[in-house]
Amino acid sequence: MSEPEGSRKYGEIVRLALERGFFMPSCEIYGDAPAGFWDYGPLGVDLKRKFIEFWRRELVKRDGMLEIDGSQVLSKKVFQASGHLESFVDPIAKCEQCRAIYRLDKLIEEKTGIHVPERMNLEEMKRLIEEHDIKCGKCGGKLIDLSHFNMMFRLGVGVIGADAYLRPETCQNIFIDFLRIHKTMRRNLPFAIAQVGKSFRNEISPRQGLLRMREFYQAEIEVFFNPKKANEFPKADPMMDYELRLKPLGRDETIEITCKEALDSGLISSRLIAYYLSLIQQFYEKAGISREKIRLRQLGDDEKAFYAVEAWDLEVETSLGWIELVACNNRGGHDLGGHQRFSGHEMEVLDDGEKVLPHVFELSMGVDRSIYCILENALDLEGGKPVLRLPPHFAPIEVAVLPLLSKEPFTSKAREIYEMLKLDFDVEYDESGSIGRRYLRFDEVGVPICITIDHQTLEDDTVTLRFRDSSMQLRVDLGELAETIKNHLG
RNA sequence: GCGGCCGUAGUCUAGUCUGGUAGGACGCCAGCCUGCCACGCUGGUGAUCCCGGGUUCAAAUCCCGGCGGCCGCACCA
Repeated sequence: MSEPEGSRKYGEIVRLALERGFFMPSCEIYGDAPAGFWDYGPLGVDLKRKFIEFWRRELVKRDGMLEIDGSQVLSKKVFQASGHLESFVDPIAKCEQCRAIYRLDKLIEEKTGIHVPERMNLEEMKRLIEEHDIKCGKCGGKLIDLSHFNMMFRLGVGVIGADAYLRPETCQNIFIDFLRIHKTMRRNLPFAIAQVGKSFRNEISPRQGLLRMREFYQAEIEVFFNPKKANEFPKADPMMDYELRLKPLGRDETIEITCKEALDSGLISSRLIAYYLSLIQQFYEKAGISREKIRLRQLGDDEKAFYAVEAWDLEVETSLGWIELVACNNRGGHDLGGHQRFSGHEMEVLDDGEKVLPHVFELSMGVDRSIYCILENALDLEGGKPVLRLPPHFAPIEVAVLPLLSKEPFTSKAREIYEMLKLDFDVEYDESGSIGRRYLRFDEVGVPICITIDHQTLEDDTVTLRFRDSSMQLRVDLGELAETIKNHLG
């Protein structure tokens, strides 16, 4: 970390998370807790739930998608068909002497200049190593234990321990359920299926809290379309003047370019893809991330997932650099084609009287990463005390009800008001310490509004609303309280 | 997995070199005082000193192994 300011923000988020109940390491009290597993605490659960609700509203509902909730354990054949058994692997080898682990494909490529596809078989790689006399780069030791490290968690199901795997991405459920959903939900191409849930990857080296975990939430959207008609997409019309922030392959800067220009110049291959890229960029703008911190970066062949034919990553700039939040992949016919071959079920569907194998464009969102970015984006360390300037629709606690004095009759009156509000808002009651201390404590976890019950309340049934972002106060009649809060929360 | 640094209450940390089983600050809890933006008073709670093994009469401290964290390499949502 070159800038101290950077690590400070990350550290502050982690401190806040641990101290105030956003998230914490799983199995924390045991020494053998493996890395990469995190528990959400009470405030974190609320934030995550609100983020997912936002995703549902702004993407699933806005676009009229169908949502499913699939099993996390999937059979071996699913991953034979998807290619994950064979391709979701890193070819690795170990140095006999210093035990350094190498990515074989990268190592051979570096030493010989020969392009080595990740999927080249091990025999072939072994031959290349012998032919070119490749040794450990650090100590010159012999390379041993050539193997494929598969990043999926394998399970044994039932007494016979049948092979199955925890899904490494949520979308496979969508592909294997596609046929039934298409038959029963009466949708014509193009249409989208969405799913939010857990995925699992046995990362070699999980790190940086919520940013790279072994068990994590994805919110995925798979758009099924007729590849010949990716440009016949009227929904995209209103988006044509919307400015995307793109970082095309081979360019160092991010450009602002309208969908129309991006299509005309061939930067984006179809109106359908332009539409969904716009939708996802708008999503993060609405989530409170400023435009300059958002970009869609085009991936080259060396970076793309094995199933992708065209790929853009939506990234958000944080103190830790640009973080990939959404993989926007054109998966082509890879998935339905694979499942058609392996399952024997025909995946082609009728579109205007013609049978087509739908292609897939996906928006594969990392939920936990998004939550980190939203937290960091909201964190303001300018003043003496940290303030979490969360958009109100993400605030885990919307309203705090505080008696000015922690004694009667202020406390009774405050509890009464708390009871009045608690079913309609996320409310917390607190009477401990001085009023100023409580304001700051609630600022720290992003509560947009505090309600204070003071001397005047007892006389005329009015309360003070105190706002997190301005520290301004507003006196409101109890009869109008709920309405006023609602307006301010937006 | 590798390399560098690191691991002591909820948080930050003193003590580690020079072994004698932990001290502070903030927080939290209770009471008092004040009464609209933390840092008034009193009392209190709170630490498997990351885990395991070894050396020793004695280990937070020394040695070995492991786990975890940060940064870098690599990988990814």
